[in-house]
Amino acid sequence: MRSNGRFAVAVHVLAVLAYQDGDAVSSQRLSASVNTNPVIIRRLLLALKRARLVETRKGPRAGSRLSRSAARISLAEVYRAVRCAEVFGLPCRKPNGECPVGRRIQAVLKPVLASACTALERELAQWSLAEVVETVRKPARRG
Amino acid sequence: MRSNGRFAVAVHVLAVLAYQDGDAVSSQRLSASVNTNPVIIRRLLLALKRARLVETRKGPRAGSRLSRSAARISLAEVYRAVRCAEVFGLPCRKPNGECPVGRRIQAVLKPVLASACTALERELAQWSLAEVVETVRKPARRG
DNA sequence: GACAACTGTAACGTGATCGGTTACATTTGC
DNA sequence: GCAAATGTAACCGATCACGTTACAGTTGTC
Repeated sequence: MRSNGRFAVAVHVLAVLAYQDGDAVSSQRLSASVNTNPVIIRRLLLALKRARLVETRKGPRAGSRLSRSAARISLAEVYRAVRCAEVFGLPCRKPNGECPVGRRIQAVLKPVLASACTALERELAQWSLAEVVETVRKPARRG
Repeated sequence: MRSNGRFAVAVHVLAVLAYQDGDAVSSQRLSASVNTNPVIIRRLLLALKRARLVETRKGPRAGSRLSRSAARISLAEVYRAVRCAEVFGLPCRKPNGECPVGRRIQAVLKPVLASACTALERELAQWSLAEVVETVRKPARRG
């Protein structure tokens, strides 16, 4: 599995927006904080817009802002907004139906993988964006 | 994030070994059940061997078998054996240290991501290989 | 001891994906 | 009208996983 920084960047971007509390931030400034290209940020913002986490205005002095309070945005929502696929997938080729294990393994595995994904999101749901920003502001909280 | 069937294939392979209960199975036969190439299976078996989940003998009539009872192998162990990287990674480029958020976001995020990974493994730890094989044998258990 | 079966491993191709970059049409505040 | 910003397409390059072929080494069987 390729290690993926997409989720971390998404939280980073949202944290900057929360930090500015209401002021619109351009993709240019966001990309400067993340240290990447504005287009990368805009592509990410598209996903966050689709999930109704941010709003974007065009034109000069415009940019993006949170569409609701940071306290009401959980990291699970962020994760769902930007993940491209589930953590676990089934292999593309179907197993051999002649084999008693191959014939049934995927059906057996499916609920197991689903429960693992659910556990992951349940954990992320414990954290709000506001808590992240608060910890950024003053180190060493919530041990 | 690229959806990855490696974990599912690993469980599949181990399930076949558990199904044979003691008989050594060649990578040829395993690959026939998974419907892939023997070399893919052998590479996977290397990871499972490193994790002390299987043992392998060379020569004719040889192959691999479980190194302990299927009841004592949890899916969390399988996951740890074959994952290449953590579910979440940090982006390769470091954020901008001039930005108050960029300067601290990664340190704040790190324990959050770690707790999510832990939750994932804790869920997988609930399942043993023996339960998987049992469900393969007789459908519709453990609703 | 020869043979055949099997593993371990290297080498290489390939297709998919992702981050990055440039470019440009479009929107909009001033 | 102008300048600033987004939305989006096109393309490149690196990386990675899977697949395939090939071959040396190991070992049970005759």
